Amino acid sequence: MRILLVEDDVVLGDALVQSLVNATYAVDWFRNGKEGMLAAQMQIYDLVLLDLGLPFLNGFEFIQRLRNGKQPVPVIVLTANDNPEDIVRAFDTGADDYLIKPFRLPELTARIRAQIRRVHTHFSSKIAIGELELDTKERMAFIKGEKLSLSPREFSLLETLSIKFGKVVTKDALIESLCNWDQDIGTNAIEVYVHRLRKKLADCNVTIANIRGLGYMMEQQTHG
Amino acid sequence: MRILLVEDDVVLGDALVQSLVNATYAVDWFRNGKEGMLAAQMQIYDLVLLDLGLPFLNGFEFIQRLRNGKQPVPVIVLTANDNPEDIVRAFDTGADDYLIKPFRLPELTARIRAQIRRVHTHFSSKIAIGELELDTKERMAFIKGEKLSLSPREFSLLETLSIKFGKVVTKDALIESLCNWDQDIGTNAIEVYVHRLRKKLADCNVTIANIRGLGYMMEQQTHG
DNA sequence: ATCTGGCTGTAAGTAATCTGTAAGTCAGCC
DNA sequence: GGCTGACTTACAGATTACTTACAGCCAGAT
Repeated sequence: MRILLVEDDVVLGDALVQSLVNATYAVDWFRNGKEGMLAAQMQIYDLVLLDLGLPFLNGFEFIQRLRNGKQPVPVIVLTANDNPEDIVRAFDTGADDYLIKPFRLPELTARIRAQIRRVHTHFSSKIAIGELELDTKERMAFIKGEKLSLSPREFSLLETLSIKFGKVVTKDALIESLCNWDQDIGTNAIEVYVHRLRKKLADCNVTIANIRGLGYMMEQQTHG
Repeated sequence: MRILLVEDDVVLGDALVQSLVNATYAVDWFRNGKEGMLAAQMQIYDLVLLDLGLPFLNGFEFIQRLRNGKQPVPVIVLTANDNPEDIVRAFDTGADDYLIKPFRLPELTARIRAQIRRVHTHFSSKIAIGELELDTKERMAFIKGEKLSLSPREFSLLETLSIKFGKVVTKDALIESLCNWDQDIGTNAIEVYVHRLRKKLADCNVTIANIRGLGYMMEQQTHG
């Protein structure tokens, strides 16, 4: 875990670095906003600890620039000023948390842990096969980044084939993955859907191959 | 945005519900941990406001169970107790923020905004999508800088869709983010509001796409 | 109290899309 | 050729979304 500390007070900064290193964080300490911003742009940090009253580039501007650069890194603001308006402003600018000096170290580390934990708890569910991309959570498909318009059934079928990429899936298996237990559709329905999918996958290096008598298999076309 | 409030103090609870509803949040209030946990397990809240000293199931246990259930919903802890150890313990159990009673309402709402924003976008209280701008704090919308006249419900819907820009939001999710527990509106109401919003967004490069069978998604029109 | 106007949700009709079947055609294989 | 399984097209019923009209409600004004 790497932390960017931007704090002009030498005494506090020194103490913080020592404590954080002690808590097994990697810390980069800068004494003004300009240098800190440069660092933030060069290096990916897991967290930013930011003093609001900085020389050259104040805390609010710092957060704003960071967010303008679409950096979602969590920011904890440190301030001697307990003016509620400052705090509200810091939050609205994009800060994630704040601490009023003087603060206790365990509280700081607890808040750092809370912030870092939060960032690391979200994950996506995307499948990429050649030029084809699936987002199974959003239930959307893309070819070379362009959105593909699919009906629910079409997506489900594509999803099943993608998950078993390179393996044969029988029609019966496809029927089961599409339908509820009580429903009963003919194998012809699958053939129809495969046909519809193939049309839509025409501009893409992914194809649905038929294995006669067995089922279907998704393949990636090696160019040539 | 839907908030779960777990607070046994009737006076404070009542005041909070009123203030939060006033700030256009949908609020469900429970007076003890058990009922609150039951509600939380339905998994539909954007935020939990939690009193630490609760009957039947105290605040720490509450958070722990919530996290054991893998619920990443942000939790703001309310406590009369400013014992730092309690605060640290709350953070370590999985709380995201805390407020010591008595607190100022603007600070609470600022922190709520910060938490909700963080989970959904990580960015500031102003959202810009193409020619559309939202100020979630002032609850105003602009197209190319010109103010858009929206009803509260319309704004809430637009906000939810904007925060989840590029992602599909189901009708049920939209209903839940708009309505209180006891209320119950049909999915058709959502369709009607989407229709109204689309009309008002006509002169703007932002559209609300329907994903049949799933829900709605906000998109930005790339001209051409 | 009464009126007014905006907001909210329902109802009902219309439009669009999806879905599975049927029926015909095609391709491979004996 | 004749058989089988796969491909293709067209279609009708079902599902889902869109649109419009309207009635109840509330807040503010008269």
